[in-house]
Amino acid sequence: MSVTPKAEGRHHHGALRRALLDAVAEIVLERGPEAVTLRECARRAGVSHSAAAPHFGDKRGLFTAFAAEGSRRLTASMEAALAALPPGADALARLAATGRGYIAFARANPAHFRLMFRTDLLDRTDQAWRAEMQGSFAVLERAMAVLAPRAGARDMRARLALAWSAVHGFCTLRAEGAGGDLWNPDARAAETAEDMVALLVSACAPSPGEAGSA
Amino acid sequence: MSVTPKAEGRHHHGALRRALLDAVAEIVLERGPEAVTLRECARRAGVSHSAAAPHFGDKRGLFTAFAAEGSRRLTASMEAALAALPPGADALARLAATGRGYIAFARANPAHFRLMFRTDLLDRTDQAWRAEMQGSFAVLERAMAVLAPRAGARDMRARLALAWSAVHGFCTLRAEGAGGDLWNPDARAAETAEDMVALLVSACAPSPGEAGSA
DNA sequence: CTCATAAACTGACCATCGTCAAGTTTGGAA
DNA sequence: TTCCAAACTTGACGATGGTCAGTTTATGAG
Repeated sequence: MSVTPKAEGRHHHGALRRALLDAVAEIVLERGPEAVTLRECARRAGVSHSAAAPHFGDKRGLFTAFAAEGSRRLTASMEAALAALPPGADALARLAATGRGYIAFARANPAHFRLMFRTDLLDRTDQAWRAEMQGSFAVLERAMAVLAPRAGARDMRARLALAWSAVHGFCTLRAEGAGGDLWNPDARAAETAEDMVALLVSACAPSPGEAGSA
Repeated sequence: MSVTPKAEGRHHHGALRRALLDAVAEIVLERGPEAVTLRECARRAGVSHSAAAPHFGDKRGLFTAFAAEGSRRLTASMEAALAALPPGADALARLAATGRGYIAFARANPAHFRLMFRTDLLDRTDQAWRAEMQGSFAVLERAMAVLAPRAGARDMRARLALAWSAVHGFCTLRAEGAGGDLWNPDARAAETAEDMVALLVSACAPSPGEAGSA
């Protein structure tokens, strides 16, 4: 619904790039990622089927740009959650906020989320995309680094894997509609996510052995 | 490489169903899920382009059958990990084994794993597929149920969500090649998975408050 | 205002895809 | 043997993605 078609009679669209990205999101929501078609995107934007080429190159380019936009929003969502924290929030609270930001992004942008990790649809060599992805990843790593500055590399990896995997898996299962009625009603999903992040944070906390540093 | 082409001259293939499913796996491994084509599968099986129809109906039918096979293998992998446990293994060990079985499946069958959760490619009304999925889910639920028989429904949901999400997310990120060098070398991936499951199990264990019941 | 150049977009082309509606072969039951 | 149902082939249809030459519009220099 959000895609802005070209004004009747005008030759230039004016914001075709944006309109095409919106069309991608729209189609993913309506009929799934598989149904996204260059021609259908063009149709919704009110332009001919090859109008996308100058902007994105080919279909892969369109998807990659869409995924890059997703990464940017993901980073912003996590950083917003961190910024909303009270000033003196500790490391555990920051980790939890990062996780909530991740989940909030996936919930608010299901189309982006479903597409951005389908690596077979993306041009992994695209520089803009790589930069955005690394930006998102850096936020995750920072959230973990601040938590356990003295942990060993291997333990650090395990905790990062657990945190990222749990949050990512939750969003994936939810976005793909797996999990059935486990988290279908929205209210229940939010509550489950909240509880899950709490459990998760306690699991990532420094184990009793290592002093509760920084 | 595993797909068996039709014998020269023969009209009947004899095992076309299996050959087509093998072709799907082969193509997913080589070029990703997006590259799977009915015609390409038929080509590899050495039959004509529409030979799949009697067996699977349409493309969606082929994918759904492939996903159902994946679910069956997933269930088997988890049950095998449980069966390999020493006789007196406790609830936590059973939970960890289920998780390891899940991860082992995804590692041994990356093509199945990547396809079976892409709900937009599947016929969700297919009865055989639904039955297999529920079978897999039942194993997960059983692993959690045995762990915290007295926990509240909400807490139970959170733990199931955490366990399933973490393991699933780990497999997804790994299968899609996200996570970069976090778990790329195989040895490191195995070790990370092992550590992660250990962390995860401790997070799902009954909290100190509730007695460590049977 | 006029005009030239760059960008945006159109329309037609080809190979490929999924599906359908015929035919043809095969294996097995009667 | 005869015959049928299932397995497979063939050929055709509309739709898709990628490409390219050509046309229209916007922009900026004079």
